[in-house]
Amino acid sequence: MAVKEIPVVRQRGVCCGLPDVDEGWAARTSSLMKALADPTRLTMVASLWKAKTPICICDFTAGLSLGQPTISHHMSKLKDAGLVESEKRGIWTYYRLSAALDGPTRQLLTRLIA
Amino acid sequence: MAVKEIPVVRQRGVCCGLPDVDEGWAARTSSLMKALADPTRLTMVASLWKAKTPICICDFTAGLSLGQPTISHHMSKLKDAGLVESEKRGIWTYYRLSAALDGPTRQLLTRLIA
DNA sequence: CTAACCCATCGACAACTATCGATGGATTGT
DNA sequence: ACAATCCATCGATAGTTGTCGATGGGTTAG
Repeated sequence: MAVKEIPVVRQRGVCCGLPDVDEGWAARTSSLMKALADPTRLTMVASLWKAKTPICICDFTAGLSLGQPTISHHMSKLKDAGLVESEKRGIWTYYRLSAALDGPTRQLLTRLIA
Repeated sequence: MAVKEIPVVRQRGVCCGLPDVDEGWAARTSSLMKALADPTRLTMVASLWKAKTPICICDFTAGLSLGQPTISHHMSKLKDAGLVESEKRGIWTYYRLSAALDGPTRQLLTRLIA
């Protein structure tokens, strides 16, 4: 992690190149970050991560101090991001971390939550 | 990572508890995610990460197709999040990844970028 | 000194987001 | 059949955010 020195002199009006950063990677990754960029959603993901068992959305509605539509809305975003999946059981809807989470994402969550 | 089964039956109107998730952690972590939840900022961080050397902001202005105020604005956000720090050299301002990045954040970036 | 360049900040605007209340479909206990 | 419960969706609203153009301060080459 040794940081190199700043280039000595430079010419005014002339700019250097940047390291290549894949545009697709930036788009995909920022989408994932967006999904996690909210305390409520982070709490949901962490709960599911820790519980290791599906959780009824009514438990989130009861546990987090937010209205039911808001909870549902946040869960939808996590679902759209592919982070969670749902299953209906009678009148209850259970959510769990998506089984198809790819390795990098899983490792990311490990670093994030553990 | 074995996922347990869904609890058998539950009583209507009764909700269970959630795993404990620290509120401070959620707030801090979601702030970090917010800082990274934009393709431009992610590209900036990845560039600095890969370059291992400070980069003049004029190079970002030239390399990313956005106006100079916008580039400056994004860099400010990264600075506010504690991810980068700056140094002035003549008329140029150089940015680098913050030297004081804590371990978890550094590992997170490793997972994210590498 | 003057002109050219770099860059942070300000004000404005459009786009997005988090939240809520209301509604209605689905399921189930009585 | 009826009432109660769960939950997704809709519409509305306030707040946040990404982007731009304009401005002005700082620095340096000529």
